[in-house]
Amino acid sequence: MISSDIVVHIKSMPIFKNLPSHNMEQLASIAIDQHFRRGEIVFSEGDKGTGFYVVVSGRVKIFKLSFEGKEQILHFFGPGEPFGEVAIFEGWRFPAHAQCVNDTRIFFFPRDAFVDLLKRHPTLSLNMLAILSMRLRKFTHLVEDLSLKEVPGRLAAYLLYLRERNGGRSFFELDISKSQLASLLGTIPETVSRIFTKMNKQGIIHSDGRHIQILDAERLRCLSEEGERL
Amino acid sequence: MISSDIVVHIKSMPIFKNLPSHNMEQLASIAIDQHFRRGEIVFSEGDKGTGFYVVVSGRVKIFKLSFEGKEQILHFFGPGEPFGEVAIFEGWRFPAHAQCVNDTRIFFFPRDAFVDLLKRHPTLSLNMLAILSMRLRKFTHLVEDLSLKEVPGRLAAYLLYLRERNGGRSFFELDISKSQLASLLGTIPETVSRIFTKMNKQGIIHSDGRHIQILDAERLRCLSEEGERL
DNA sequence: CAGGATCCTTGACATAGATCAATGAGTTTC
DNA sequence: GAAACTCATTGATCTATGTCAAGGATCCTG
Repeated sequence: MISSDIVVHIKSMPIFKNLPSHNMEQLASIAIDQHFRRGEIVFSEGDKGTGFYVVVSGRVKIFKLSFEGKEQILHFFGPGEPFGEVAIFEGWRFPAHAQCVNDTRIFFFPRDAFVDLLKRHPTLSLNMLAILSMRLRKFTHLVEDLSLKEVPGRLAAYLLYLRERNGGRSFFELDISKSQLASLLGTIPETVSRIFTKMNKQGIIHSDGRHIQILDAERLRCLSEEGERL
Repeated sequence: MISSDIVVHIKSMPIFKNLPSHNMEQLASIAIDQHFRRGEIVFSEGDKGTGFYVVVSGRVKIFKLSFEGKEQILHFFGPGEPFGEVAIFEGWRFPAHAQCVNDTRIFFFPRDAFVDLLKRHPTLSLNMLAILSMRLRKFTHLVEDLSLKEVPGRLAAYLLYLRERNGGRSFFELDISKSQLASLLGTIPETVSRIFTKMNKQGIIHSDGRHIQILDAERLRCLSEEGERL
């Protein structure tokens, strides 16, 4: 069967969890397998969305650009994560840009076939609702960070988040470049750099390139949650 | 019938559009009718959400607070608009505070009964998906504003939005106080005040209290979209 | 391994916008 | 109708962070 590889991937995607097996095969039959090189654009803000995407392997970033070209990253999506769904339920156009950070494999699901499936499978709808809700929650945090925290606080929050994602270990690697980190935190590389330097000097962390060690997690928490100064 | 008034309201809510009539009655039977005074809290960040809400009349604001008490407004919701749904699909806790701006009437829908209905009615799920998508799109704009625009640009965008909402008429009223406007734009009243003064002096708008007249819409567009300076 | 390219760091400087403070206008309350 | 608020405006500072510039480190690629 031509799509057996595709079915295997689809079965492992959280968004399709608890769907009957024959629907997975149905999905596989409508999925379009796409390959992108590092740096390639999947879609641009304002493009018409005729379906949505799920990352199979690699990494995609969703971002906005200002007039002067400053970038604000909204999400990074990795294997198993869907993106571009907003355009299929409302408004038709993508509200931001999507670009591959690495060489990336993506499945594209055309709108109509997918909506049909949604209509027949409440489970799928509930999965989708949960995903959108999670995303709204993430945005709430992003807005909070941008509006109510200073940059050191945002960075502190991100470091604590990375620690959590690494099973609570205080020694881990940055998963993105520092300039991408700046775009994610709503600032510029110079500022990130200066804050790293300060945190190192104050013994809050020990960092070397992308290797980070958290020495004083409590201090990071205060920076992030209590607006303490560096 | 005790709930006939409730049914009437429910039938007019966009979120329940296209639902069979008997389901509207079912909804009416689970809806809890709540009344709040101006300033009362509907829920606080971190509270467990056991259902979601729809505004019947009045106005509710959803907001975050910083450690020092600075407020960032995420949404205003008026008649017919649902809020607090995120907590029923994912995570269980409300990610922000909800407070009534006026005396407000709200219907509360308990989670379980509502999820049952979702499972049986794809239409309802699709309505909900559209609503969450719309909200994600709004957040994308908010993040863009906060991170990529300066305050005058954000205010310009808001004024143009108000004009649109008033059928394109260039003369309208601010729907919120200027200090609430500041919280919505991620700034403080002083800054909003200064920008209004400048816009008046430059003949871009003519404003008196809450009355606004747009004199140079093109200039506002440049401020908002092209990063032009005041 | 040479040559680019990109990324990172650090310094000197500029500035948008926050903070602090004072006053005035408008509105609710008793 | 006076008092007590809340809201709006304006001025004088202060500061976090952006901008510009330069040098160094690191990483690909041929």
